[in-house]
Amino acid sequence: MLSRGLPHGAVPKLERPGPLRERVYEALLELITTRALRPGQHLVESELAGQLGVSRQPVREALQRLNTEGWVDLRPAQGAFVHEPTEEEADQLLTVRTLLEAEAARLAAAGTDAAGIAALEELCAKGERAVLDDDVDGAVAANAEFHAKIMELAGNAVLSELAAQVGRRVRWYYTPVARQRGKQSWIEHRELIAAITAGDEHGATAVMRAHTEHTRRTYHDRERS
Amino acid sequence: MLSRGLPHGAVPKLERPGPLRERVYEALLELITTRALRPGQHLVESELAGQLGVSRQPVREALQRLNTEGWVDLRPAQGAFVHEPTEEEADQLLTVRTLLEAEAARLAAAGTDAAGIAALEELCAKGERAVLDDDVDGAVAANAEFHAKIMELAGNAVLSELAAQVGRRVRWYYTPVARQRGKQSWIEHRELIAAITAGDEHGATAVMRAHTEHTRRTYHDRERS
DNA sequence: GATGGGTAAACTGTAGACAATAACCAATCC
DNA sequence: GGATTGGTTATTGTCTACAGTTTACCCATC
Repeated sequence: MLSRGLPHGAVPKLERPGPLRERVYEALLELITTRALRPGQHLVESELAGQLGVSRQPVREALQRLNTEGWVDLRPAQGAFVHEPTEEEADQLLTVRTLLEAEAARLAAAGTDAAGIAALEELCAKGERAVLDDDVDGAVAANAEFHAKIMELAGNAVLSELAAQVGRRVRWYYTPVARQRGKQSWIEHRELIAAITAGDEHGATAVMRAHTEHTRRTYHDRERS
Repeated sequence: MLSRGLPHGAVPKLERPGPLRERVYEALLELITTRALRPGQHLVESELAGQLGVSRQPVREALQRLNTEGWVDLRPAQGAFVHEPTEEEADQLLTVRTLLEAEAARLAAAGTDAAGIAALEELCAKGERAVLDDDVDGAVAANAEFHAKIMELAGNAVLSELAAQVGRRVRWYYTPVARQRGKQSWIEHRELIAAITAGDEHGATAVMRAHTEHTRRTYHDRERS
C-alpha cells in the first residue's frame, strides 16, 4: 500500500484501451444508429476490419454481439446485414418499451426519495432549456438521461439493462419522429415527476403509458420519407 | 421457380450442421443450466475447445454470446466465469418475468381464438398427467411449452424473445424450487386458461402475476441447500 | 432469345500461431 | 519478519492463413 495514498487528482487515470472488440462494437453501433450504415446493407468483415484498422476477429466478435442484440442479422455463410425494421416489429418493440418504462415509473414512484426527485427535476429543466434553444441533439440526450434516471431510481438492474437495449432500438426506429414531438414530451415528463413525487404508483404508470402511446401514434401518423 | 411447388414433406430438409458456434453455444448453455458447470467456475477456452473437439474460435464466439445474455461474466484479460446469481438479482429477474408474462397473458386474452385455447388445454392436460405420474422432467418441459404457447398467442415476437431469455435464467435460478411446487402450478394454469377463454384481460394479468408471485415466495421460503 | 451448366471470384467459417497481459511464486531488501 | 520486486507460467487477445460455400457471371446449347 502506498504510504499515504495519492492526492486524488494526481493520477491522470490513464485510459486503457480496453478490448478491441468493445471499441469495434461501439463504433459499429454508432455507425448503425446514425444511419451511416443503412438497414439491409451487407457488412463485409474484411472491409470493416480494414476501415477500422484491425483484423477480422474483433469485427466478428462485435458483429456477433450486435446480432444477439438485434442490430444486425447474421445469415449463415453469407454474412452480416444491418437489420431492417418492419412496421410490425417497431410496434412490438414500442409495446415492450412501454411495459418496461411503466414498471420502472411505478417502482420509482414506490421507492424514491427527495434526492432522486431533485435529480429528475434538474434533468427535466435541462431538457426544457434545450427545447427552448432549438437544441435538438441536446434535447434528445436529455431525454435519454431522464429515462435512464427513472430506471436508476427503480433500482432494478435487470429491468434497467433490458430497457436500455430496447430503448436504443426504439430510438433508432423513431429518430425521425423524435424531432417532431420534443416539446410535448417534456410536458409529459413534468406530469411524471409529479406522480413520482406524490408516490402515486398507479398515476406514474398511467402517465408513462400515455407518454409512450403518444410516441407510437406520432410514428404511425407520420409522412413516409 | 419450381413449376407447381413441392409436396410439403417431399424434401427431407437435409440437415446441415449449422455454424459450429451455435452448437458450442447450445452445448455450453446445456452444461450451465444443468449445473455441470458450476457458478463461479473459470471457463478456460482451450480446455473447452479440446473437450468439444473444436478450435478456440467457436468457443470464444459462444462465450461472447453467453456473456451478452448474462450466463457468463467475461472479465477482460482473465477469461470467462459462469455467472453467480445473487439473491437480489434473482428477485429482479423474477419481477421482470412477471411483467413480461403478465403482458403476454393480457395480449393472449385479448386476441386469441378457439384453436389457441384448445392448444393450451392440451398442454395443460399433458402437464397434469406428468405431475400425476411423478414425471418431474416431463412436467417441467410441459410447463415451458405452456408458457411458450401463451407467448405465441400474444403475437409479439420481441416480447416473446425477451421472455424466453429471462425465463431460461429464472428457471436456472429456481430449478431447486420448481420440483416443489409442480402441482399447485398446474391448478393456476387452469385458472389462466379460464381467464383467456373469457377474454378477460385484467383477470389473465392478475392470475399470471399471482402465479409468478407464488414462485418468488416459494424461493425465498426455501431451505438453503 | 431463353435456359442450363460450369467456372471463377468473394466471402465466411475454422484453425493454428504469435504477442500481450495478468496472476502466482520465490527471492531479496529494508 | 514483512513487504516489495523480479521472474515464471498460464491464459487471453489478436493476427494470419486455409478450407468450404455461396453467389454471380459468362458461355454454350436448345
